[in-house]
Amino acid sequence: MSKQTTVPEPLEATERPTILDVAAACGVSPATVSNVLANKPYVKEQTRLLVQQKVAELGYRVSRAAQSLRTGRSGSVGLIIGDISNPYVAEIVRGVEEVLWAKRNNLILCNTEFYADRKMAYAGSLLDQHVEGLILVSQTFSEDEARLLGLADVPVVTVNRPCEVLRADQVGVDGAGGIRAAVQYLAQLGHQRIAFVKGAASSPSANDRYAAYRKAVRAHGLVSDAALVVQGDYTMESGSIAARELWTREAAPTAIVAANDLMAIGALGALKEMSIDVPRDVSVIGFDDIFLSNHPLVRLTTVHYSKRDIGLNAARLLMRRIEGERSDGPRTVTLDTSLIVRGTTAPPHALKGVKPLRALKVQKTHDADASAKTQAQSTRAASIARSSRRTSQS
Amino acid sequence: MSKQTTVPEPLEATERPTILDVAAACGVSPATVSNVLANKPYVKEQTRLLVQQKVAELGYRVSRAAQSLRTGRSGSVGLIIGDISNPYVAEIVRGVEEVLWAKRNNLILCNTEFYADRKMAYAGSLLDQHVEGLILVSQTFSEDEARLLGLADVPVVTVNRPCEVLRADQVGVDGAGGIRAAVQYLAQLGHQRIAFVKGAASSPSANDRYAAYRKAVRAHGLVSDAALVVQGDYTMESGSIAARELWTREAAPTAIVAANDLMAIGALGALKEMSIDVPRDVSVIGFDDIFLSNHPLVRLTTVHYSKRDIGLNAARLLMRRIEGERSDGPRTVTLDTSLIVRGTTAPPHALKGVKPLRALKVQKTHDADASAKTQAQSTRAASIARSSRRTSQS
DNA sequence: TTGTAAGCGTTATCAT
DNA sequence: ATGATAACGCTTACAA
Repeated sequence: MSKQTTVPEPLEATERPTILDVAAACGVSPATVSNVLANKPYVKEQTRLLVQQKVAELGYRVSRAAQSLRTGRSGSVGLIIGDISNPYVAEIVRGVEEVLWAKRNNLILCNTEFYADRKMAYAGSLLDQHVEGLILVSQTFSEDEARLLGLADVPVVTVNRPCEVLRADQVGVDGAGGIRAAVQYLAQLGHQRIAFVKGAASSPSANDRYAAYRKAVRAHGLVSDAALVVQGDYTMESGSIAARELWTREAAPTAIVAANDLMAIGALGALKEMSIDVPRDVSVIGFDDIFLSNHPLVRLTTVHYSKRDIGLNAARLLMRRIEGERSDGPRTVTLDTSLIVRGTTAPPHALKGVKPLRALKVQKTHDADASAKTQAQSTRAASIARSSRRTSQS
Repeated sequence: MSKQTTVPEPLEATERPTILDVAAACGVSPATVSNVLANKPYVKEQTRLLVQQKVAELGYRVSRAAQSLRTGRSGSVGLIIGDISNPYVAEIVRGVEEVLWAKRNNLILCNTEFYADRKMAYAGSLLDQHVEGLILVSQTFSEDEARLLGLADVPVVTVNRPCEVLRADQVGVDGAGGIRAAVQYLAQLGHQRIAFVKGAASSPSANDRYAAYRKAVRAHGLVSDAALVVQGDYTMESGSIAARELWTREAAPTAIVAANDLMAIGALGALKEMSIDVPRDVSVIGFDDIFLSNHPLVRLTTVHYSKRDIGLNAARLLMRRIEGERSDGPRTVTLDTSLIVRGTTAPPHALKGVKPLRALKVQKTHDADASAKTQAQSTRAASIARSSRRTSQS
């Protein structure tokens, strides 16, 4: 607990040496220094050593600006996202960062708050910087936007949303499959009245999931009733409102499927406040398996997939394009999902006797197929990932 | 649901025009184009218009690399963090991004996973890029590291951790005050045996908070017992283990203060699994007020402060340095905390009759003092923030 | 108000 | 195996 009393001397701020300074110090040409730095094989060992020593001695650092200007490559990738503080997104960012780091590329983070003008401004700035590629999370470019930016020659990968204009590669999650599994599981438990809380109206993924719900309800011969469907917007708040709304209507559901965990958890909160017991009175299933859902206090049954893998795949797809891969069309990676059964699901009240089927895993995870494996480039990141996915090519 | 059948034409990929192309197209010199782009006041209106039109027409974009090389300024800031997927950190990042966006600076995100070598590699790369400044979250540079990098002339701001070597500005939260308030509140409720779950051993903030706990226990004449203290590491898991550990010991506590919410919530989970009722059998208080803590299923009493404000302040401090502000010493911004009483605290079992004091807010938020207000630069960001803080100057 | 020209620090080409 | 030189695209004195 003793306090440091001597103020440490601030480090000296000195002029930054250039490659010419290093060359001069070594008595060689700048080209040679450059060759050493670039690990060119034909440099004499002795020269290499000398240069390396002087580099360290002088504290020389390349100027990326000059390097970039000369080579036309920036070594940076832009990541445009709507809301970085969404924990779901943070995981994706982490995955992206992981593979960029492996390739020593920089990640320029652009948080748009979902404003189109901010998205455009950022995209423009990224283009100014000659970013090697762009990853868009839950966002796209319209044709006009793409034209305005003139971003025809920069590879783009989108997450959770297509971008036909740019023929961008795309990674997403099999939302329909996940919802299907959720409904199927509830049907097997004996539920007939299964409600659905829709995601944000503007989101394609929300539509996919809703369509899958409808289809599954029909397939299993369950109650199909407009009063069982309520519009949410992917926020916890909206899930809470949705649950209250449902108990306002004629006949309450015996189960709720929400288009994401946040809404499911919001619903859980509202149900608790209404003293409706989960899973005794009603079962709840979410989608995403966010961190929170696994907590002992929550234990939400949900559709799981790896957020990190989404980031990993998006970045890998992008790196492949950056590294010059050509293909006839955009690639699409769709991550599989699996249903994780936790504590918020049980047979409906009336059927108390039926056994709960706890062990069931509807859509099981399987390994990447051979083609995906062959195509994967980033070995470091690949060895860390345990991504399960299907790769298709249009 | 009809599928789009016509594949849209991919946009044409064209050579990127330079400022010379624009100049030629306009019949003016490149200098003039540059002047227009830089909004120099003395350009003839007609010329300005012409140039702007041609710029749009050709889809010209400046080359940041060239610009950077020429001016020596990159317009980017590096953010070095340990774990982006930590929701607590994501909020900070959002705050930082907010003010950088306002100043049209880029944010280069570096996720170190808390590896020193990764931190160093990233810092080096950032320096290569001539970043205008660095923000370190929960990390520092040792003297050796700073020397090795030669980062004497780049402004650095640290979050949650000092960096004496570089005389870096610093922003943090008043951990001691928060813990003091928590213990005081519990004492007022009548608790005598208050346990403490420590944060990561290597973290200075963990030490601060523990010291504050000890001091407060003494000040209020509460039970001071080594058996009431258990080491955690800021993870939820460790909080869960800590709770179990506590109920392994001779006499259980009637309250637990954890050095962060994650551990408090982990403890909540373990307590639930042990069928120990909160707050009837034991009260729990956390620190951070993360998103999760406010959920109806959790309702954790906790020490609150604005994560976003931390980011906002860090970025503002940095921008001030970048804009050339000199001062005798490093600045420190310490955010105040407030105790948020929710559902996990109550008088100890024995004292059931005592009224719960729900309304008490121990450390109330007060407005920024005059000096802080005057010093604040970023008006846009400032208007958004409702940060309460103290600014000191050493 | 506009044009000329130098130079920022690299790397790539071509000689040697 | 190394060196000389040009060029990358821009900004900024300074000249006109």
